[in-house]
This record gives sequence, C-alpha cells and structure tokens, in this order.
Amino acid sequence: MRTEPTTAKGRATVARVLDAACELFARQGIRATTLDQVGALSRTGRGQLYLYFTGKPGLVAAVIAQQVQRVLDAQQPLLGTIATAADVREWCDVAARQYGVDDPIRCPLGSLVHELTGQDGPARAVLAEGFGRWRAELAAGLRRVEQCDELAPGADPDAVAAALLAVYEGGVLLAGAAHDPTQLRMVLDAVAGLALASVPAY
Amino acid sequence: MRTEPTTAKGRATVARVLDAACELFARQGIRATTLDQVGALSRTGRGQLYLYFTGKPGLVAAVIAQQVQRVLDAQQPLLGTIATAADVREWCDVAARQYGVDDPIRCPLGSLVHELTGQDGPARAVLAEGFGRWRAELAAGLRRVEQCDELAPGADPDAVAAALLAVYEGGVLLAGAAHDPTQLRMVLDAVAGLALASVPAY
DNA sequence: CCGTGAATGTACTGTGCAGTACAAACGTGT
DNA sequence: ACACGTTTGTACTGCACAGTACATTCACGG
Repeated sequence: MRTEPTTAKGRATVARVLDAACELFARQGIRATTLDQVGALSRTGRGQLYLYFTGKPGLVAAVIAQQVQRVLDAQQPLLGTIATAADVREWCDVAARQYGVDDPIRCPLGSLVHELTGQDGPARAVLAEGFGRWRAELAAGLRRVEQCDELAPGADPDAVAAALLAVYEGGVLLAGAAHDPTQLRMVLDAVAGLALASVPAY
Repeated sequence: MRTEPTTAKGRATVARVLDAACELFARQGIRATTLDQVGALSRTGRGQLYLYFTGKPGLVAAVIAQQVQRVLDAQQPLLGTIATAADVREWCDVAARQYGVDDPIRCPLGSLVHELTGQDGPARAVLAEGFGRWRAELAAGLRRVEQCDELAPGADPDAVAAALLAVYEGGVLLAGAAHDPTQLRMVLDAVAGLALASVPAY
C-alpha cells in the first residue's frame, strides 16, 4: 500500500477493492484475475489500484493478509467452543457443507499456495502463519475434547489438529478435481472417526 | 494431438516435449510456463508444438494424461506390495522423504488441480480418474493389511485410503506454504498412527 | 466562495506470449 | 539420384494485460 487513504471515502474504496479481489482470487485464482476485473467488481478505476497498492504484487499481499484474517474470524466462533467429540464432528460437517454442488470447490487460503512464485516470500509467510494459527486453535479445541476423554486413546491433540487441517485441504483438492463435495465429507468423517473415541450408544 | 508422428524421430520429439512440459508444469505451474520455455527445454521449435499438439490446451491435456500415468507407474511397485502396517508406514516415509528442503514442495498431480479453468472439463476428469485409481490401489493394499489384523479395529480400508491420499495432498500443500517438508511427515504419521493397529513391543 | 490536497476515471504505452505462416532441411522408398 | 512427405526453425501478427500519465472531480478548511 503506497498511500494510506486519509478520508472515509478513501478507506471505503480500499475496502471495496480488497473485497472484490478476495472474491475473485478465491474463485478463479490470482493469475487468472486481471486488474480490470477487480476494478469492475469494486467499481474503481486503475488510478486507485496504483494509488493505494503498489501494483498487482502489492494487491496480492494485501489480499492474502485480509483473507487470512477473514478465514480465522469465520472459524473462531466454531473453533473456540469445541469441547466434545460431537463439536468436532459438527466442525467437519460445517466444513463439508459450505460447498454446494455447483460452485467451484476451493479453499480461499489453500488455493493461493500454488500461485505464489518463489519471489513472494513474505506473502507466503503470512499464509503459512495463518495456517499455523488455524491449527493452533483447532488443537486448543481438541485439548478440551481430550479433557472429556472423548479423544481416541493415545491420540495427540496437536498431531490430530494438523491432520484434520491437512485432510481438509487435501479433501477440498480431491473434491475440486472430481467436482464432488462428498469426497471432502468422506475424508473428514474418516479422520474424525479414527481420532475420536467411539461413543457406543450405551 | 493434431498429427500423430509417423517416424521414430517424430515420436522422440513428442516424448521430449512431454517430458519437458511435465517437468515445467510440475515445478512452476501451467500458467507460469510459456511455450518458449517448453521449446527451450525440449530443444524444439514452435513448429512442432503446433504440429503435434493443438496449441497450449492440447499440450496441457496430453501432459496431464502423461503425468497421471507417471505417478501411478511410480507408485505401483510400492502400493502393489503393501501387506502389513509396516508397509504402510514405509509408504508414508517414502512419500515424505521425496521432498528435499530446497526444491519446491508440490504434488505433480495436486498442483495442477487449481490451474484448470472451468472449460477444461476433460482434462479435469482425467485427473480425477487418476486420483481414483491411486486411491483404489491404496485401498487394495489396506485390505491386505486388514487381513493381517493390523488395521485399527473398525477402520474401513476404503475410507482410510481416501483419507491417506487427502492427508498427503493437504500435507504437501501445508508443507509447501511453510517451506517445511516435516509438516508433511507429521500429518502422514498422525493418520497412519490412528489407522493402524498399535503394535506395542511385547 | 475559493484554494488545496485527496480521490477518481480514462486514455496511452510497452511487453510478453499464444498462435500462424512459411521456407528450409531431412530421410525414405523407388 | 530424385521426388515427396515428414520434420524442423524462424520470423511475423495480434492481443491481453500490467503499468503510467494526466486531466477531472470531490470535499473540506479558511
């Protein structure tokens, strides 16, 4: 961001651009999104894009930071209250259900990983740190589950958290390739089933 | 492929182009690879690219088919002989160890998923079918493990196979974001640990 | 009501890359 | 040795998009 906006109008424009870019990057990828598309969706001209961001690389960096914040904010209410095995299953359910049969299946964070070239080290670091925080919050929830003795015996909350996050990202990938959201549900259920103490109905 | 090569020389050229394109697509992605780069690496000119392939989309389709075949061929010896829990752990170990600390961490198949636009339906289908075969071979191996009673009680071989593949793809993604191959190893070990019967040393 | 800095829109430029045309070299059968 | 189809290299064209320059409009303080 070259010039900080000083007026309310300017800040609104920056927010609109960020929103539009988040949307487009998540839906069709970074390289497939042109600055004209961002301009059209946010109803701004080229002028602002180069006034508030230093060109496309700058916009990408800003969007990644924003997208990380968004995802974590969206996850927080669910992750923060995980305390039982049922809550974990609920989290899986929500994660799987967010993708309809029609819209493209991509994680707004995961889909960005492969589009960063070797030279955007900082952006990649922000992304990696976002995944780290995500995993940490999940691990905190799983530790509470462990307190209730609803974790499978011998399962390490940190390892399970990393595994759940990975299986989610991988599940999104496979489901995206097959255009079939149920593949995501299947793998999430599979790992959840292995990691949580089976609670027979007695 | 517009024109099939009829001579040995022509076939050799096609093979060289396919090799070079596989390499470049896997390393830097489809959109980041120019036809000139493919030409340079395979020591061919533009002429051949448009003689044997119908332009870039055609090349992409051919490369995907080739890449699927390659990965499955490479996996076959290992997957075909899985019979015990130790074999599964060995598979995880090999999968994790293939990435050095320096080279970019990307699955040659997984990294392609996000680069296909909505319009390359056939290419995506080939990719999805490749994942399907991969999972099927893994599942066959896990069924043999089940025969030995070395699968965790109640674990379904098919579900575990899907989960292992997903956690591999997701682990590659996370490890790639963090530039840290150990993240892949961690999540593979975590899922393998949950899915395989714990064999205490007694 | 005017002046100044912020914000906005547009028209222009350069470049990198996909796609095309075509001429030269190769090689195989007769 | 010749002829013809195959293979190869290169030079050209057009376009899409990032980046730039600049003229115009807005809004707030004096």
